[in-house]
Amino acid sequence: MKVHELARSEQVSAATIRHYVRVGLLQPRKGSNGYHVFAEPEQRRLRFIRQARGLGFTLEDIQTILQDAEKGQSPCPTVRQLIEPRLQQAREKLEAMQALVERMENAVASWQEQPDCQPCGDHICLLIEGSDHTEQNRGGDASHE
Amino acid sequence: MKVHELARSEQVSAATIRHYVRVGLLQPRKGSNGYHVFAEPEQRRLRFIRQARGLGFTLEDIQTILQDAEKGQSPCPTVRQLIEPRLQQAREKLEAMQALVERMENAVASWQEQPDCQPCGDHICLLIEGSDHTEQNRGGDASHE
DNA sequence: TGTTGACCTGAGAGTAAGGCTCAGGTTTAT
DNA sequence: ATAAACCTGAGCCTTACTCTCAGGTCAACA
Repeated sequence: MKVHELARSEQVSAATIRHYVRVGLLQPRKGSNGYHVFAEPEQRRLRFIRQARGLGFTLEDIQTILQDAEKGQSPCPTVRQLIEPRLQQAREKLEAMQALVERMENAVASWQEQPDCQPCGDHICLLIEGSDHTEQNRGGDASHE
Repeated sequence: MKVHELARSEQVSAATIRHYVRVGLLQPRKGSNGYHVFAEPEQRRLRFIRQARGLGFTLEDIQTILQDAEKGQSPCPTVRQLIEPRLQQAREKLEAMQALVERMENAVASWQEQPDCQPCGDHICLLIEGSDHTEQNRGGDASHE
């Protein structure tokens, strides 16, 4: 199998495969013409990498896991260890994204009733500077919002 | 005001301010000693940048917005235009993060009952390869999962 | 006056996970 | 024979910073 064939069979871009080769995650043999040759072990490896990425592991994590397995050790303890901080980070990022989307939606909503501001030297853009668009600032006594 | 003073007064790192100077978002005067001098307009500008960042605008967006304002135009139309794709992207990222956290939590939960796998050549790590950890795969008729 | 420590500068590289582009080589089909 | 389609390694691009570097400045203290 060549790069594009593997790419198609595993639904990833050829660029991604080249990237994995570059960083050492995949180590295909090389044919006499210099082309990479991907056989079944490499294909399984790629599938594994994609599954691990889908669970939030970084390429470096995956490198570590694969190295465990290559040394004949069970990679499971490493896997159980590594996922904890990743999950923690993912939760934090999720919360940050929730807060961001909320701020943005609040902003867009409140902007519907605000006219465009004119330059005056006191502000740059009142839409942005106008309020902080947090939750608390929008549950108030507004009666016609 | 020098970099660290501005940094403290606006709760950002000095490195961030230097970065904004580097990319042209802030253009402080320079004293005879070569040091940057931040006066009130620059301070307001920084505050604006931070507020805009908090609403999900990229530094490039902010550059555009500030340039509008400098040309004496109202930046509001640009602001209304730019936030749409940003909001769209933020929602997509949010959904991706929700799905990711869910997959990760499902995985961690199911791993509690799974023993560490031993290397056998058929798999790299059964924890990761074992199932796809999606929602559908976990509401089924499994009685001892 | 010398020196220390805290600050300043621009420039360059690093981060994550690829994407894109380049010049040059290979293979396949017409 | 030649053109299309593929291959290679290498290097730069993305985001919004962060870190490090070498060298310059400044205030205080001995």
